[in-house]
Amino acid sequence: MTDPGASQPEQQDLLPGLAPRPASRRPAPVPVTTAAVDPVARVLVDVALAHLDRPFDYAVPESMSEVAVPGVRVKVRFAGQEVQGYVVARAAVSEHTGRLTPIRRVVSGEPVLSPEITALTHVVAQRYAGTRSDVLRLAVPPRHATVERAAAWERAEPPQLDRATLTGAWEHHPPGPAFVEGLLRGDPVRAVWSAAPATDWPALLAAAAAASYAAGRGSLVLVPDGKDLDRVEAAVVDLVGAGHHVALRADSGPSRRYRDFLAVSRGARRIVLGTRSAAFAPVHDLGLLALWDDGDDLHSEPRAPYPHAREVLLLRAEAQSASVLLGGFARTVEAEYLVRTGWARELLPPRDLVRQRVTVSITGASDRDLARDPTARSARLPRQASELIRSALATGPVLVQTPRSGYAASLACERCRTPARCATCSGPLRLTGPSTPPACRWCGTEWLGWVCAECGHRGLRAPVVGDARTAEELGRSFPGVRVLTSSGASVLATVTDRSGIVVATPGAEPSAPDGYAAVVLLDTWLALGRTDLRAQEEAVRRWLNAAALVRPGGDVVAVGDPASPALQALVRWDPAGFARREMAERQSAHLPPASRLATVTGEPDALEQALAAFEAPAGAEVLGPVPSGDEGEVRAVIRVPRALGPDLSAALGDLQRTRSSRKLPAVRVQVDPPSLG
DNA sequence: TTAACTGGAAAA
DNA sequence: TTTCCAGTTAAC
Repeated sequence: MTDPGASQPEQQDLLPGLAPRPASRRPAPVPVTTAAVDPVARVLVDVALAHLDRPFDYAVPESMSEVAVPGVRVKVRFAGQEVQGYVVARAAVSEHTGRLTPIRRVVSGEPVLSPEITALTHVVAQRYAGTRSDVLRLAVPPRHATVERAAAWERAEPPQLDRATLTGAWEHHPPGPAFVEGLLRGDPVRAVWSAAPATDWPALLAAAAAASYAAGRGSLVLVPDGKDLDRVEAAVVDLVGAGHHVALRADSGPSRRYRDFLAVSRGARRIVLGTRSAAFAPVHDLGLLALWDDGDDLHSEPRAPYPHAREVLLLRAEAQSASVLLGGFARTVEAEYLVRTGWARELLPPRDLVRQRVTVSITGASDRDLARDPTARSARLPRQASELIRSALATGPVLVQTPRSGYAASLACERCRTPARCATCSGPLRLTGPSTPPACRWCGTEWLGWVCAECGHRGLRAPVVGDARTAEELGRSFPGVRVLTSSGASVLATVTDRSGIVVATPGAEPSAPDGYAAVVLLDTWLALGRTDLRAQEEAVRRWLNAAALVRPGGDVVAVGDPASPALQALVRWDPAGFARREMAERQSAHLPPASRLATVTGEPDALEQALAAFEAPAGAEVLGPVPSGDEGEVRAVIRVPRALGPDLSAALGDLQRTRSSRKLPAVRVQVDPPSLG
């Protein structure tokens, strides 16, 4: 066939009514000599469509044969367009029956996608019913050519490290020293670690990473945010010196980000620290995967397919027989599950050490107090708490944790502070104007004659909380004392021993060099009043994290209801017991981790159609659909017993592939949604 | 983005 | 029945 455009350009241009086409023609296809050895490249193309989520074969021109190795970025023509892709393998023959299109261009010889990460992106995509191209976007940073050309490192080798120092760091968390010995031998060991209050946890993470490093293995340590990352980085430098690690920061610019990535992917740095996106870092000779505070929702990736860093690490550990360390002051039900099934062992401080480190008490009204004095609970800062603050200030800074402002725009009973709920749908009540009756946020029902279901009181109050308001109140109560705040956009990383009162919202607590003289937890009832599935677990996690910042021997006071199981877990400092209790409750309610949940969200018609076509695994329950948070969208929840989790993921993956290939309107699938708000 | 394919209509 | 063309589909 001749190309009509090429053979008769003048004629075409002379046709009336046709715009003259530019003189430059598409060059006639130049026949390429394909590579003598392994002329086929399997390429993962960067295409978002679920049914195209597999490698496609391309011909390797002889001229590219040397550089088109697994892991390199290439440009290929796919369905007529030029798309980005990664070579994942070379082969002698192709399964494909048609002609193979040659690779257009090898972008660079840098193999940025290692075989381990290729495999990982596959299992993560499967697990979350997403596409590899989405996961690859999370795993490999954009290229920066200048950096790639200039970057060069000597491969760092572990210095001599003192075994006693490494195991000694763990002596308070038995059998921590044995765990570290395992790392030093290079054995795959797995632990769930519940840190004692006032533990210098970055130092322990550093010791674990260093032990793995000393065994010639790489380690990956993930923390929730940049503030924690700074602390762990400092601890690593302290222990092994500079030049052995990289800290992969979410806020690094493109060049810094790519440079740090290359230091890891080239194997020059094998202690890798980072936040959630570093879960995919191609650490060489991977020995240890560690994660701090796995309950923090910052570990949950907000971009599709929404993987959780903990699950990515667990999948990685399975594939590569690496060691695992899940640590925190609190314990998630997921971590508890790993202990329960024997997959991981517990590293726990002995009870007497905990008692020595911290004394937690609760102040606030018991039911008996309330019977005597119904206003007792409305005192925001009870006498016991303010006395503690006063006496502690003499010896050091005092941390006051207060719920985020805006956290409780809804109303509560004026007397007992039980959150006010709609009697029709249990939604939270709010005020929309100064003269309107309280109305339900969810269903809009107005409640003119509201009566508290708990105590029968008729008055409502808007709970006044928030760090600014708290700081103001404390400033009045303690004239002459410095009051700092750390929250939202202005988070303090550290404070000094002379900082006075430090008011912070959960997650924004600054660390104090020698710990806080006292920690006060305000408005604990608010966190417990939330409707979320994980409200209790999350509340306990936040309190433990704040309380853990106390100096050894310090006092913690929580203002709240002493009968609350969550506060009792705090008083006993028993994250493991609380996790066991939560797990039992979840089990009976068929909630994770005993069950595996997924949500499917979309336009009502699309969702209905999707659910009708969905081939659910036997034993699956489909709940809903109900209106979702997004305007006009609805959401269904699908639930299966945990053992059927992989079947559920596979079925949802099939659903997405089918819908994509039939060009049906998209529905969003989320496996293990972090919350069901 | 585009080559291959499909089906329906015009031409023979 | 063949040819042509526009719209659709798959995608190496």
